[in-house]
Order: sequence, then structure tokens, then C-alpha cells
Amino acid sequence: MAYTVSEMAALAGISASAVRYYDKEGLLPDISRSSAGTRRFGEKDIESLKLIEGLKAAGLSVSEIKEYVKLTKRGKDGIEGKKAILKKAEERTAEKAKQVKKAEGLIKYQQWLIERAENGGSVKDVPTAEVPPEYRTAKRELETPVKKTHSIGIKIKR
Amino acid sequence: MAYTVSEMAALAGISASAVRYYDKEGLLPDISRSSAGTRRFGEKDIESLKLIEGLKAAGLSVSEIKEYVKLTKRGKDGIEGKKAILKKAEERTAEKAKQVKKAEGLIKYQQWLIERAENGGSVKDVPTAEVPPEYRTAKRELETPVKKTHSIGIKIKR
DNA sequence: AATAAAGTTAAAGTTAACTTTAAGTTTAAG
DNA sequence: CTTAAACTTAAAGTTAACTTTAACTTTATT
Repeated sequence: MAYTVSEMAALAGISASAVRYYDKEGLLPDISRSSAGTRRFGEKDIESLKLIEGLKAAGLSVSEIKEYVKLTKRGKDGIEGKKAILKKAEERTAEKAKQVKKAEGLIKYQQWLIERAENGGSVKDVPTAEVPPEYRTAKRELETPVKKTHSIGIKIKR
Repeated sequence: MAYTVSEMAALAGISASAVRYYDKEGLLPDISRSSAGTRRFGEKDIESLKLIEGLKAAGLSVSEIKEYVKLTKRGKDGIEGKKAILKKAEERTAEKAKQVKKAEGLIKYQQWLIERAENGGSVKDVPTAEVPPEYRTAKRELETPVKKTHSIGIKIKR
């Protein structure tokens, strides 16, 4: 019923040093110790580690997880705080999803450009009309990196 | 027709130090210099910067972009290498897409658990039958962090 | 009891992609 | 010609999430 740090790490599929790190950072609340000072983990600590791993996979930072764990200990009083943290994570995830889509598009466009080059097409100044519609977004992104938010005074020529 | 480093940076929406960094790392090939040594960027350098930004957004690392640029200079001879780099980026992107989906699921499940707690439900030992089907994957992920690849000899109890 | 394996802490190291700083030139404007 | 603004380089700093190392102690087994 009592596990050492290495056993816990093995159970969670992470390293012992990571478990010690989480403990030091306060993500694992109230880990008991033997009289001599070695950590003794119990069943509920396994739950804690599972939650940590889950929250990490959900995109929370270590300090957010720390906060989340602290809020959990406050019971109902901690609910609003936890909702706020999850909402932020949700927004970041949505942002990442966008980036992934953009990346997919850019990669496919580059691949298309290479295919085209292999078939003898030029790589310079590819007319939009020749670009399959699904790659046009990517093409535009490669053409307009200029942040033209509203002319912040970019002076050219000198 | 000739831009300074700051002008180029403004055009690309990045910092001047980042442009100098890319130059130092060899992502911007053959940037010309004034007789006194200051960088002078031309139109084709704008193209280079655009490509760099695109490849970054596509998930390539700085060293991969360096390689990609180098391969581009080798023309047809570089095509296979470029394909390989893009393929790796494609795989990483697919992996990220998976992670994003997992994160979404875990976040939604936590939110659902909180809702449930607000409505008086317990948080400990939620029976799967009460969990909406769309959250069950997340629930399972929180329950099985154990990598049971094939018993690598995790010995418990001591 | 001896010994190896594993535990403990604090502090330093790792990595990527830049940024910041320092110390010194160059350029553009007046 | 004089400045202020911008340029240059090399080197050090930043950040997150761990990992590694060092020096030492505890535990398990023989």
C-alpha cells in the first residue's frame, strides 16, 4: 500500500526526478514521509499524479496545475478559480488548433510547389490561377507577412 | 530598393534582432553589406524572410529551415531533402493535432466534473455509466496513466 | 555488519529561439 | 561638423520543465 518515489514514477510512466520536482513545486500535496525522511506514497497520491498528468496533457503549466490543486483543496470555494484556469487552457488549445491547421496548409502548399517544380514548373511568381484553391490561403500567407494594422509608420527607402 | 535591418523587420512584423539572428544562423543567404559593413536587404531578401516565417509557422525548427534554404539553393538536387523535411514536419503536425484533440477532451471532462460537483455530485469515483459518452475517453485517460507496454518489471510493495 | 541500490537536497545544467547588453561604428539630419 | 539614432558583434540572459550531479543518508539483502 505504500510506494517509493521510483515505484510511483513507474506507475505513472514518468521519471522519479519528475515526481520529486512536482512534489517540490507543490503539485503533490501532503506527501507523507517515513521517520527517516523518504517519501511514502499512497493510493490517493496515485490519483493526484494521474490528475497532474491529465492537466499537463490538457495544456496547463506547472504553476497552473499547482493553483488548480490548491483550488481543489478549497472545495466549492475553489470552483470559480478552476473554471477560469480551464477556460484559459481552452482558449490556448483553440489557438493551437488554428496553428495546426495553418501548418498543415503551409506544408501542403510547399509540397505542391515542389511537385510542380519537379514537373518543370517555375517556383518564382506562381500565378494564383494555377494554384489549386485549397492552397491559396497558404500562398497568401507567404505573400503578406506585413502587419498592416493601420500604418504604424514603416518608412522605407533611405 | 535597399532596406536596413529594422525596415526589413518591420516589413516582416518581427524584431530586428530576430532578423540578425536568422542571418547569423544562415537562414538568410548572401545578404549584401554596405562598404562600411551594414546589411542592405533587397526585394529577394523579403521573399526569403517570408519563406522563413512560413516555414516557422509550418513547424520547422531554425536548423531545419537552414537546411531547407540550403537545399533550395541546390535546385533539383535538393528536392528529395526538402520533401523529407516537410514529411517530418507533417508527422509532427499530425501528432500535435492529436494532442490538441486530447487536450480538448480532457478540459471538457474537467469542466463537466466541476458542473457535476456544483450540482451536488461527488467527484470521487464517478461511475462511467453517469459520464456522457463523449467524455469517457478523457475519463479513461485519467485512469490509466500506467504504461503497461508488456510488464517491464514494475515491482510494487516493499 | 557490510554493501549495493535507492532515497534525499541543493544547485547547476539543458534546450530552443530569441532578446538584451555592452562597447564601439556608421549614417542621416541639421 | 556635430549629434542622435541606428548599425555592428560577441556574449550573456531569458523561460519552462525537467534532468543531472554531488555529497550524503537510508533501506534491503546477504
